[in-house]
Amino acid sequence: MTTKERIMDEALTLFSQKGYGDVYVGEIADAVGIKAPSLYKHFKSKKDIFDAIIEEIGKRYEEQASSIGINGNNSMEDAFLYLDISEEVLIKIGKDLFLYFLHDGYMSRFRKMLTLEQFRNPDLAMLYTKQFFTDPVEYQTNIFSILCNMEKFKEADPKIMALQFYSPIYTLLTVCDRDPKMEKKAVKLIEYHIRQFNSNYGKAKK
Amino acid sequence: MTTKERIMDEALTLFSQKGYGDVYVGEIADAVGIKAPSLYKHFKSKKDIFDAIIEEIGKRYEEQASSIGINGNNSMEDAFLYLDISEEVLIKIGKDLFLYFLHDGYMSRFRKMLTLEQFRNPDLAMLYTKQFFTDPVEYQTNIFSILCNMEKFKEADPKIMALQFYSPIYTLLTVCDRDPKMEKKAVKLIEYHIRQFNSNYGKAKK
DNA sequence: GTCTATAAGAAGATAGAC
DNA sequence: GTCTATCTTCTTATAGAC
Repeated sequence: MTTKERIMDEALTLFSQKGYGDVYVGEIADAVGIKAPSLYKHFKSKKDIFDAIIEEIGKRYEEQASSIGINGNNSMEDAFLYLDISEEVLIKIGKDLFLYFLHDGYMSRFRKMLTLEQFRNPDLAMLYTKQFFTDPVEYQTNIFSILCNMEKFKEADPKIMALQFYSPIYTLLTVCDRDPKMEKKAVKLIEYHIRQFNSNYGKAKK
Repeated sequence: MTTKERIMDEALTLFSQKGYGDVYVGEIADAVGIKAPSLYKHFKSKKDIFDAIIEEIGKRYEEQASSIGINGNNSMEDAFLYLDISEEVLIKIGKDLFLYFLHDGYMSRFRKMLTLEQFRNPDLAMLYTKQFFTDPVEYQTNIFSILCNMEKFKEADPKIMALQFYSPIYTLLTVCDRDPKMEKKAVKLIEYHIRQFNSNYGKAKK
């Protein structure tokens, strides 16, 4: 990692813990192991560091999103993988999404940072909603839409199904962001939730 | 309202928008219509204002919680009100909870303030989870537990039912906190969600 | 590119008059 | 209880040596 990258990395960690306004450039420098004035050889201001992080993670998200099943880019293709969907596959999808959001270094810190900045910056608010609500729900809407058409699932509004599938996962994610010790309980609840979800909507037997 | 109360009120508004660290005592004073040093006749420090708000709202919550159906204090009694529960009653419960959380002046600002402070203060993190996850889910768990026993609802784990009932409401609440223009869409989604929820679990006809 | 020294300004809090 | 004036400390950022 270059010094510039290390600055962004440490700054992201600090911003995600305390929020932009409560992180001092000296703290970022300390974390990197240099003195504050040296930062200004890499970035022209504190705000510049913040903006660079937003841009960098935006890039990563667009690259990774489709592969993990978050946005709608290629859900039509993915759906074919789900044609022989079983309860266990559905549980895996839910758990994987939850654990990716919770543990991926960038996703986790980025989400927390956006959480702390969302009410001050409308652009960040929109970005948060896109990444952690609109995109996942849209993606899953497409999946359930296909599964309903294939008569693997009972007929129901796939958008509502996606909302019902995703919301407990998201809600438990915010709980675990506040209290990481809740992770095991959360994973269990997600499993039970999805078993019940499948029992409500799935036509296939267990 | 006394000056002390007005200070707390304006401070809560500012803290909920920008977070504690980015609100300056001068801003609070401006909002109240006095000069910064005058604040110190009412509170001994900026932190003291913050702590007073936490305590005050904690009091309000405990007073109001049971009446609006948030915590578990008297859900057993309330459940009898729901014995002749219909889809429309269920929708009303969901919408009312959503709109109370979203629009109640104290709830709304307090939730946003806790959102911005949750990662710095473990006590506030616990408080957030209690008020916006544990208490509502527990309350609804009791309700669904009774409705299942009364055979108004199909047999299923009432805790999972509560999670599934509440999570979309909570998720949409956080969306609307970021973008108040989403309220109408959110209310519609909640309505459809609950209709579907009732169709999944309810034994009674529409 | 990193450092030391330092400027320039902001912010929390106090002193003391009214 | 509110004000003006002020203190002290903190914070971002720059200057200039190495």
